Amino acid sequence: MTSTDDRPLRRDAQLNRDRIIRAAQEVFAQRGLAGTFHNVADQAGVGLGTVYRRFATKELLVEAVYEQRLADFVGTVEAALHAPTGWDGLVDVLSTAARLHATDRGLRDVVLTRGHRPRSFAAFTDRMEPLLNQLVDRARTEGSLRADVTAEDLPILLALISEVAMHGDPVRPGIHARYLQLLLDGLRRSPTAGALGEPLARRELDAIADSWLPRLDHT
Amino acid sequence: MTSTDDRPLRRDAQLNRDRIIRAAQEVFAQRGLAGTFHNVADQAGVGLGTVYRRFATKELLVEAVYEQRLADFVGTVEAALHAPTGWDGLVDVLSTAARLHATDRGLRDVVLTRGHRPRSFAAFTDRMEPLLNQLVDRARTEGSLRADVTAEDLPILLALISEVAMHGDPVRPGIHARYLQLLLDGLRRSPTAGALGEPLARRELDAIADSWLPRLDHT
DNA sequence: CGCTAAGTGGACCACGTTGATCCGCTTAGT
DNA sequence: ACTAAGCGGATCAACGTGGTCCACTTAGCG
Repeated sequence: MTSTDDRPLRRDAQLNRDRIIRAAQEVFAQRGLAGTFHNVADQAGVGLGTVYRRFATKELLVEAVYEQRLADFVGTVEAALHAPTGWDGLVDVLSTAARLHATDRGLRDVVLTRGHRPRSFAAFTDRMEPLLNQLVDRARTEGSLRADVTAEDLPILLALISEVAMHGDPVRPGIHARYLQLLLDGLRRSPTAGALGEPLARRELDAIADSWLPRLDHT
Repeated sequence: MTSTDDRPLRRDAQLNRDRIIRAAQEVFAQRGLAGTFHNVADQAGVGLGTVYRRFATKELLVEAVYEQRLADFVGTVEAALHAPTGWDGLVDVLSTAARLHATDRGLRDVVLTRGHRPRSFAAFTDRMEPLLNQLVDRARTEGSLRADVTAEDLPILLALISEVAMHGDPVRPGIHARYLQLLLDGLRRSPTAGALGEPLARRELDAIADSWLPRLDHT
């Protein structure tokens, strides 16, 4: 029903639109998706009304900001599937994700959110899921990854690391890598490792992520 | 300067005071120290004014609620120093803390806070610090704990686990133990472990904890 | 009892934040 | 030079928060 009027924007309007997106990138990077339209308008040096006119809902703005970045990340994961060993691939993905989350808090919110979100992001999750499963399977089969870890653990681990990154990296840049390494060493197969118990089901993971991250829909 | 009037409370006042403390326990357990006086008053079934009269500041209320619990926890850590092995002691402390944090979010806030807080809690930290150092030293010396981990890592690890507990345990009770186990396996000395880099300094840890947890002082 | 200091409740105030709209003015571009 | 498109930001409503105040109630002493 939303008649998408595709007439090209006036030159000045297009200019402002770009400024808004760039501003939103910075705002979301610092404050996460909790950043407000006010923040964005200020950062862009543009009126609040202008932001609302260009992006009627936050979803639309978030989508515009992160569409490309998400696609890039899928590329990273795909590339990791062709790493020399499965373990290398897993480390690649976790490190890259950690580094990205450390510098862009909004990206973390977008990547880890499971509930309602823009159409285009659902596609991202759909593409991601089989890739992560392959990644985990490969590393497990080759014997480097402990057998009782599943793909459902990855989002939780990422959430943890990005938590460290969020609070720790401003104090000591890169400190999140310390705790990522600790986790990686815990993920490696080892004779001394303790039992982990029943892994999380998809449904449970979704519920947890849902309570962990800020909701994009509200009103 | 605060003339502490020690006249005993009237019977009904004392009763309400107890009700308030019990209510605050529940409120803080669920919502962390971010719980408000309004919340507490409602939960206690008592007027807002009554809460304010009995506890002029949040600090006083928090202190009344957690003084005993903190002392108990110090006891746990002391006991852990006499565990069969240093590793067992470390596991005891981390598991116990994780379990407590999982059921009381306010306790987590209190334990992990480093900045301004009630006098009596500063004493807690002071007693705690040497104990944790001993605990880590012992486990490291006996060769079970990897050499590049320090006592400053423990609060960060606890913060991580309690993060999982906060969001995960309501969905799957006890799920935090899964990720604690993963971390523990990462903490064990192992030939395949990767380098951790420079450990956190006390000052850095304090700064991180400060940004991580809700401030108790504000206004 | 009866009296009064102590205690009580919750309406109320001040304030900050957030989402969202509206409309008088400006300007791009034909 | 004219008009549709665009602009800004004051403004509104809703909400949550910390905190005070004061008319009413009651414990418990003499």
